[in-house]
Amino acid sequence: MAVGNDGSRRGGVRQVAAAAGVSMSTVSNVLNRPDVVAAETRQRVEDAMSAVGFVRNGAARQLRGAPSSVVGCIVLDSSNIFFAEVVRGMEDKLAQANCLLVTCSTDVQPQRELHYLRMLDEQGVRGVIVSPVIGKLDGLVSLSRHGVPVVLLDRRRGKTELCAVTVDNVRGGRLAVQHLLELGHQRIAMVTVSTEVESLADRAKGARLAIRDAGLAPDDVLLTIRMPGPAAPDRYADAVDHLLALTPRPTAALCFNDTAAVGVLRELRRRGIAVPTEMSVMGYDDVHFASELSPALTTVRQPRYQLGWAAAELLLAESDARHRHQELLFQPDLVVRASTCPPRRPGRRPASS
Amino acid sequence: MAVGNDGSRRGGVRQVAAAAGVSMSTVSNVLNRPDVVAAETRQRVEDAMSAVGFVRNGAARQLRGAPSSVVGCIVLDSSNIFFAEVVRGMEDKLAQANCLLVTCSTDVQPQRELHYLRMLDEQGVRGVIVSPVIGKLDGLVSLSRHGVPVVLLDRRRGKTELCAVTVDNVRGGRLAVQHLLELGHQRIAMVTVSTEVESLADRAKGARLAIRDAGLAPDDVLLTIRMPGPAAPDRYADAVDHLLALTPRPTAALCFNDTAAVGVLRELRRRGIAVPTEMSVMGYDDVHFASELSPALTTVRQPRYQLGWAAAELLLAESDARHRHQELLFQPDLVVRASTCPPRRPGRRPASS
DNA sequence: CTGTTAGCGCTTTCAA
DNA sequence: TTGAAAGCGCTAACAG
Repeated sequence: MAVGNDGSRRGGVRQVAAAAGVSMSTVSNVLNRPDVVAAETRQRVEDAMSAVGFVRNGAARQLRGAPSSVVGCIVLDSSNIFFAEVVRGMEDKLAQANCLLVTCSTDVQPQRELHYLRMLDEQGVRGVIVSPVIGKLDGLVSLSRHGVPVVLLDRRRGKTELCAVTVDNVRGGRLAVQHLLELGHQRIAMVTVSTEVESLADRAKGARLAIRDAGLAPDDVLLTIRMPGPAAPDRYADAVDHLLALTPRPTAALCFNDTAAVGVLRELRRRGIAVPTEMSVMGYDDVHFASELSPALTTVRQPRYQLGWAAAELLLAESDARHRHQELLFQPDLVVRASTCPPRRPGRRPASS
Repeated sequence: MAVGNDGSRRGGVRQVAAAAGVSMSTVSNVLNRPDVVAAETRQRVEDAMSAVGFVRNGAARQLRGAPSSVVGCIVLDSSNIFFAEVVRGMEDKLAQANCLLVTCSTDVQPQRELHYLRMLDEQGVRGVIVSPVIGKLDGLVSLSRHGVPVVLLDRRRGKTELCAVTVDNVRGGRLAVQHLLELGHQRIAMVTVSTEVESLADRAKGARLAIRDAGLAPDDVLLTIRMPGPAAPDRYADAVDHLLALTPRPTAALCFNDTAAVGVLRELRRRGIAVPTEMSVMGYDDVHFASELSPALTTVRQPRYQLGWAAAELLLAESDARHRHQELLFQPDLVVRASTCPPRRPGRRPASS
């Protein structure tokens, strides 16, 4: 009894109409404009619906022009705890509007982004929330023009007319590197997955700004270690090998997210490198477990659930009559814990005089 | 150019047919049975498709009887790292079959399960993968009878004809408690979110079996602390308060997942309770960061990505001609690390003689 | 190999 | 208020 009747095939409006002794359109009215139907008739129809085991056919409704009730989201990796929580925020906001969320992960591959975008378009989704890998926004702008609302996630709208929900990544990168500079680090490795994805590029930009502000030369201080995407198995081992092979060896590693920081912590531990005394490590996101790591992770906090919620909110708003596209900007915060400390040997090089 | 043409409205098969100078059905054939169309014609049609900016209309296809290309999954909490990875496994497997995944979280509320099930049914999804909160499987069985394939996740099929992918939770609970008993613990608190959800109930069952095997009385050894669902804010604080108030105080806390274990570790630390010396803590899942926690977490490993992948695989298989429903069982493993040790005061009570 | 036609289940005019 | 009829975009069944 939990989900309609059992056993018998489920019927459509036609069967319901027959069972209730009314016409199809009355049934439709009960569904879409209940107030227009006599209470008694309505009751009879509703009874018939559960008797017949009626389930609305979304495809048919959509074909007739009803707005779809599924929304798509495309992120870099839904299994990353950061995105997982962002997505959860979306899901909950969408649930309020009786919408479902399709989750797609690109693993930072442009081709996968394209593929999912196409599939979502074919599904006729109500809209898409995208954290793009692809640099050019043309495809998304075009999609939007064709009537599929697009909300950018962690990507500024630039000159486009799209909605966007972002966190100030330039500021985040700056905060992180300021902290490391203040501790005395002069060789800092940024461990990232892409130098093209805007949010990540912005953090690098902020990092350089911080270095410049300190009167140093960004290229002398900042190194970039680029890892392969989430799918690669030994990505952290390779990244740490790379990190340790740099000369002079960096004294701090700034990871592009906390999950990566965990990977780096693990590989450093395996190699017997003490954190933070031999190597400071920073994360990014401040996920729940960051404070319980060994050592507790210094990181940059950014909102997650709230970010997804806001993105979904904007997306839903686009259905409304006249709606101005807008950009929302959240602010990150530096969270200092135990995984960073002054470098062992101060100065640019080991003092040799 | 990335996603079809720009600016102009997108056309359907009709427009494509016109543009290519062929009939609608030829276009349809190019789409569905390419081999039946002359190569030259096909090319012309394909050109027309991109010229017109053709995007297949999924709703119409579905209405005509094509199998849907979206699958639903309902889990307890998609933002929990365990489920996030399970879901990612599903997503990747489904992508191979050109399917999309809708993710739904119940937060352990039966009513939300019902709601999502209904919505997915209305969407006409290809099938659903469900980690149910609801005890009775009737609703799912009925859904399955009505032609919507159902795969149970982390739930045994019992006497039903459903497919299921599970991990041996009785074994998992047993392994965990055996370990604690061997260390000498005689008061063990299980921190859980539900005593009804089968996977969690099974672990409790395994725990009791382990105690019985050791010649002890389960009710003397095992306490249950039930937390509210994922949405509640101070759940861990409250749970730990509860834990510490028990008399005699348990010497070990067995948490129902690693995320919960992190919460418990944090709250214990806040209260100045040393882990493991004053309180042993175990998790469940062995997520990536478990080994980097402070202290490194003793836990029970279970597959995640693989679990989701397998579930999606079974679901897709149901589309095939004659397919036997089957149950897949994975095995968990005990992973001993640093968050457990012998209790400070051996014996049932503080020795007082 | 290509063109014509009917209809999936629903909503929505319109007339009663 | 309710009932009859048309058609959303696509596909499958035929006839050419």
